[in-house]
Amino acid sequence: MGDSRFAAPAAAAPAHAKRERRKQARPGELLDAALELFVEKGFAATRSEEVAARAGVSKGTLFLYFPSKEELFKAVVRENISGRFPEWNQAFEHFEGTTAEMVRNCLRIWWERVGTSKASGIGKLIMSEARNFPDLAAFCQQELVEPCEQLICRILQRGIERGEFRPVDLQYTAYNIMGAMVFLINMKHSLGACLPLDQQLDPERFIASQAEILLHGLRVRCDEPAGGCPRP
Amino acid sequence: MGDSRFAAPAAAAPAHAKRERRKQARPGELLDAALELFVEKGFAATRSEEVAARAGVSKGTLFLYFPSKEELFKAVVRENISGRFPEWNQAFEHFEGTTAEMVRNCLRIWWERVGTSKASGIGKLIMSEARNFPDLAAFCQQELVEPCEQLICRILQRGIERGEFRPVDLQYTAYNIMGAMVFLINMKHSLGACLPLDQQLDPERFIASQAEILLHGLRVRCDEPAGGCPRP
Amino acid sequence: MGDSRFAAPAAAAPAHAKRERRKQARPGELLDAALELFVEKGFAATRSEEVAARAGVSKGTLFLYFPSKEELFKAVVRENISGRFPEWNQAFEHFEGTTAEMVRNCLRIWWERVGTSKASGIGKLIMSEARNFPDLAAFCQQELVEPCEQLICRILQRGIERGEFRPVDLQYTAYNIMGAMVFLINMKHSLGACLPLDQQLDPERFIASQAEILLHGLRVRCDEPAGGCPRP
Amino acid sequence: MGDSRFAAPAAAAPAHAKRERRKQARPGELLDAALELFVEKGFAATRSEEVAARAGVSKGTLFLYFPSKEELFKAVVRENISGRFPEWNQAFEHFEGTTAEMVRNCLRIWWERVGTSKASGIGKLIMSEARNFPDLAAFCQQELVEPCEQLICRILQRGIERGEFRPVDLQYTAYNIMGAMVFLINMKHSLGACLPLDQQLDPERFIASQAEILLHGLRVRCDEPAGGCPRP
DNA sequence: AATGAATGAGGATTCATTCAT
DNA sequence: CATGAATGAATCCTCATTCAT
Repeated sequence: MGDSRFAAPAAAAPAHAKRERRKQARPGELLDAALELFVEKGFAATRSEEVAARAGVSKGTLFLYFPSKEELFKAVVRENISGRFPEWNQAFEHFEGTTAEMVRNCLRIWWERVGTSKASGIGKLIMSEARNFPDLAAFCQQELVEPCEQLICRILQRGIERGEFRPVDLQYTAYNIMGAMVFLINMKHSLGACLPLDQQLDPERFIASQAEILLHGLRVRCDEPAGGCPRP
Repeated sequence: MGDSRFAAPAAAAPAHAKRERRKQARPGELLDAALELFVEKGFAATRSEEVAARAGVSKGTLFLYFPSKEELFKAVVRENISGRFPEWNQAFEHFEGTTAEMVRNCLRIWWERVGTSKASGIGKLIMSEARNFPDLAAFCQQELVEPCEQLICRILQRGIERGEFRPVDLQYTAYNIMGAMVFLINMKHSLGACLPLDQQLDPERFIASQAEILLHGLRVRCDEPAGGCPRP
Repeated sequence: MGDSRFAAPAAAAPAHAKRERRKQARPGELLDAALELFVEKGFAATRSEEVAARAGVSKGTLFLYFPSKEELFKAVVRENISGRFPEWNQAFEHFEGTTAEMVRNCLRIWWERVGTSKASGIGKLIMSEARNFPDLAAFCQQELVEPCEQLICRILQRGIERGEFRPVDLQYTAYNIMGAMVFLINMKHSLGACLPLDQQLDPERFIASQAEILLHGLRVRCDEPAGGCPRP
Repeated sequence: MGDSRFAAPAAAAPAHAKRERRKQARPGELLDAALELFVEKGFAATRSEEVAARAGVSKGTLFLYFPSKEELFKAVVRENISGRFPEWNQAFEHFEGTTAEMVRNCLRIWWERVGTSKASGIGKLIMSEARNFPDLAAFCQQELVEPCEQLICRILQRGIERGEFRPVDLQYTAYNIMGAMVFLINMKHSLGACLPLDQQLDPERFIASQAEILLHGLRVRCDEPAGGCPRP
């Protein structure tokens, strides 16, 4: 993610090389700094100067790249949401194993790729600021929530079709997983961030346990192990 | 909720009765107004004057009751968290039915009593502001998260002890329920509040489906009716 | 002029009397301070805080009365232009003497009433800022330039009709008088303000001499006393 | 005007010829751009970058030629005032015709040479900024106003001496013409610039009519045509 | 007790000026 | 020489808080 943003021309001019490289990197550095601070303190409570300072530049420079604090915020959100779902969908298109495995994988990969990265904060950020930026809320709903919901629904559907899962309300079952994700994100960036380390929850264990809870809730027969036995 | 706060003397002086009643009610009205606005826009983006206006008083009056915006915020949080759990715990102390029924009841009652009230916003509010008010975060952890977690754990424990539920990781299973609550609250006060009505999720259906998924996963045997069969 | 602006209700409430009186006076005081400073330094080079300071209030107070520096500017212009012409027109409606006397009176009264007041600066101000505030320019053209032009034309017309003046190009003759006014205003507020006192021009003498040049040029016969002889 | 400023060596080195020519021309191009913009928007409201852009160079280059915006401003004024009067004075030294003709010529030539050029804006500029640059004001008074006044006075003197004009207050009569010039300049660069074309005054006609008004005011006998009859 | 006019510290934003390339 | 990225002082404006009425 973010690797391709503001992509510099492959071959930079030999002169101005250093400055040019800085210039190419600036927006990304500012977005990263802004993301961190907005997640930490919220949009209104973050001073533009802090963002600049954390990105290692001065106040004025920030406004060279983003015309206003508000536009910076929008850029932060857009940048950190930008379509990761197409590749994800594909990843699961050709999956061969059991659907239970898909569910477990899905959560594990999400945690590795998103949850442990700075981008995980975007979730908390949006929840906090959605009502102050309604157009961004709509954007997130379309680009983040709905694709996520659909991906999960497709996985659940596959499990049901293959007889691994009992038939359930797809949408609201997807919300079960999404609720777990939201909970984890919030524990990481809100309350949890204020807790002493030994009281914080263990993300790996959390991910694993939530998957198992769901899979148990989906099993066809109770004496089977969670994840069901695919039809012969 | 809120019924007992700043409890007025049972019998008001007959003279000045109305004014007296207003005066007694002021702090509560301000807290309500503040809660609404803080949930809507966040702490920093809410102007004290707006709070006063929504409570129907003037700017100056707000500061008669709360020494600063920050203290107002803390009062809002404390007010809306303050020990509802003792009574809740009791409510479940003497419960007679199946544990599955307890779980369903617990969620349903929570939704009715808290979820549909203004106080539901406190959850979103804390998630947004926790890191700006670490002492409040600790307070919430103690007064809100832990009691909630414990209450759920006790219910789950009961189910396991009575053979209704298979043995599970109590804490992380509790988190599954809490995740659902958090998700619901957030859909109500953040993203969901920006969605057209027909796209918003149905809270009753959400509550019911989350309970069923969990309970199905907890059942000891699938041929038993949902919620397991209490031991003879 | 300006005496009636933001007119306070004749009888102020007995309570809050002092503050109320201040409040009523504030906008006028701010407008006066702003006019002075804008004339002195120009719009862009005047800091809002200076305006506030000269009006004896703090920065914040200024914005209590005018939503922005730009609105303050517009108010200053409108305030100092607002229809003084109707009464002027009337003043000359019923004039009995020679038209030469009218011309002299007109200039003399203008100088006394406007030229020596702060409002005289408005002319310089508009010339300086017209292109930055095109809508104000249009307003001034309508409310200031055109009425002035028309008033002078009517006077000249009277002189011609009564045989006191030779027939002339009304409009461009009016401009000659207006040019004198503009010159005088500019000498007072621009270059002249930077000159040592003994080099500054004498307004009375200026007014008188401009009138005499014009009137001499307008006379029908030179052996008549200046100002021509009304037809028998 | 501008022809002799920063005069380049008559023969440029053959190599780098073009670049050299550019380099020599730079300051002049910057001064022209600056003049235009300062006249249009005023000193404070003009951004240095705009000046550079209009001159077709970059921000940095501007400061290569002028150490500060303020110095640029002073250079603009000096450049556009620089002694044209000596030659003008001479031009009229050996004039043969009637003095009325001199007056008419003087205005016509001024309009052609100055009024229609960019340099005409300098008048408006100085009026607007005099008080912010008192030393420039003094400079203009000496180099612009006084020479102008003196030139006109000498012309009037000649007319009087030759019996073409009646005796008048030389200085204040000179102001009559100067007022007309100021008025015309202001109509061109301030209010007039905001007016629809069909409402703008006609400079040729204005010049002609102002001359006639003055000459009528100077005539010795009213039954003579303006301009009087030179003594035999 | 209640008001709302006044304050001024604080934060977003602009822009003259510098300097590495 | 020329550039334009970077800077930070300066300025507009907001809003929590005070206090005279």
